[in-house]
Amino acid sequence: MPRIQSCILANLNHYFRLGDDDQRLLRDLEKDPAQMRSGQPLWTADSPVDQLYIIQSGWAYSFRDNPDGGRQVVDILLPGDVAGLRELTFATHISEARMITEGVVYPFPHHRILDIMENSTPLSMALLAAFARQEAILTERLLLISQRSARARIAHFIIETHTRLNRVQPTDLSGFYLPLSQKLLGELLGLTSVHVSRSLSDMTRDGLLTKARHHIEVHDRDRLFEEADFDDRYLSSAMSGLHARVEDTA
Amino acid sequence: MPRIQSCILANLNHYFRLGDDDQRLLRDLEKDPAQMRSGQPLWTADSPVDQLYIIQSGWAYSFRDNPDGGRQVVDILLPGDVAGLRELTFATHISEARMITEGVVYPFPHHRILDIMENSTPLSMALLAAFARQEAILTERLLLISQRSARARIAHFIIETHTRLNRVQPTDLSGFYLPLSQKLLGELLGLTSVHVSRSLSDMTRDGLLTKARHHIEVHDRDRLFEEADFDDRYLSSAMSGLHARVEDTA
DNA sequence: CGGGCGGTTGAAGTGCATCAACTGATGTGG
DNA sequence: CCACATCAGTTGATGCACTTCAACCGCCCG
Repeated sequence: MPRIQSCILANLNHYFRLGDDDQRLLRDLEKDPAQMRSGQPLWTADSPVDQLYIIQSGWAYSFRDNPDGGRQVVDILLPGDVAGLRELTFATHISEARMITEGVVYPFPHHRILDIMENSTPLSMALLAAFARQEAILTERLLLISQRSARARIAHFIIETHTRLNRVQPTDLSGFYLPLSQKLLGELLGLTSVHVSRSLSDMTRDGLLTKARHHIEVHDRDRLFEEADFDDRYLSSAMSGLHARVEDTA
Repeated sequence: MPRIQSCILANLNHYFRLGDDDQRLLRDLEKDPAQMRSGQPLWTADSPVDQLYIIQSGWAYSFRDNPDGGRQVVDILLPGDVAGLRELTFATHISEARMITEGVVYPFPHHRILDIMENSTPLSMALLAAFARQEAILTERLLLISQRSARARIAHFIIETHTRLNRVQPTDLSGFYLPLSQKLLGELLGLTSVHVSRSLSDMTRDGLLTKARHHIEVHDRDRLFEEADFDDRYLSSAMSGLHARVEDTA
């Protein structure tokens, strides 16, 4: 059993057996903590891509600007997430990332990834898994935005976010911290803030939930799941046979 | 310079210096060709995840079913693409994948990925790059579906697909093979086939293009790019400093 | 030659956007 | 600690891009 619970692995419900070298590699990633203020950028568009960021605490988001003034929020980053993976292979960023709340992040340069891939198969697999997880979340949202109603998108997002939070720290669905403005929610879910407001009002009137500034309360868990048509398989990372193999060879 | 041009690397505009071991690993992936018929599934929903597939020739797509009867096409897979990456870490597939045309694919079991990650850093980086590329395409489509008009989505898709094809085999934008039904296009772009038909008619009337059953002709390249607001950076994979490092250590 | 799929076209409906005015919170400097 | 500016959210009126339903055509293929 691993003694260290790395941030990279914290949000994968799955642990690899780590040798001393693996653990040293992990510690190297986390030796440069940066205290971030709310709203502070992690990176900006067109800046060179040279670092990744482990979110230690706080919420962040990444987004893309649209020539006609709109923005598309691409991911909501929670503690334990790795930020910057998507653009790992780009020369310059095409998105921007900012903190939503204050928090602590561990930036580390790309070449550490090479260290990992050269020296630790288990950590490399964890990296792949983090990648896959992030893409799964994105795919789910694509389906959501493309095909489901505003209410369903909102319901789904609430459950997804609660599930992700709950994996890192126990979180009660019936009432938890959700520091997103309706504008941000809209930019994430492909809606205007006006329509987010209307939808939330409707859902409140129907007794599903109440949303205050930075707090949400879910009153009817079952109906929320039903409206969201939520299936949590996309958040799992079973690694099928790969995990067994990694442990065998460790 | 590498002597072998692997399918994995074919669609990355970027080559790593490969040792003999790397090349052997690559050949191992391609030793099991499967001739596929049009419409034949690569995998189906709920089946166990145990293989990846290199598309050697032909077109394929993956999609997810929606409880209310709709489908969301998640990716269009072209020669040189690796299919199955997204669900690498799942126990069972939540999507389905099928051939669009007939073609040849190289299926290979997951444990070969471990072989790669244990034995070849350059190939591991290529795998990461393939992952990143796929996610970039997905992100771009999310932005598209979420914020742009039907015409813009169609225009963008045509240019994107041409760009991807052109990277594998020279393809003339002014007329090329595009074996997608309007229904499939709609399921990919979040539109009904009816609206795809209307939009294509409009664009034809405006002298932008003509689309026949399995063939497309672009008549006004500049205006198509303009309508699509196309920026090809998301299809690049520069690998910034990583590439240099990989070559240094190879 | 018949059946089915891919595509076209029309009429009517709708979920969300847009524009706009307003309220209440938040935060800031005097 | 209040005055004021700003931002987050609410609500209403109106518009429109896309959907839905439906009929129809033409092509391909058995």
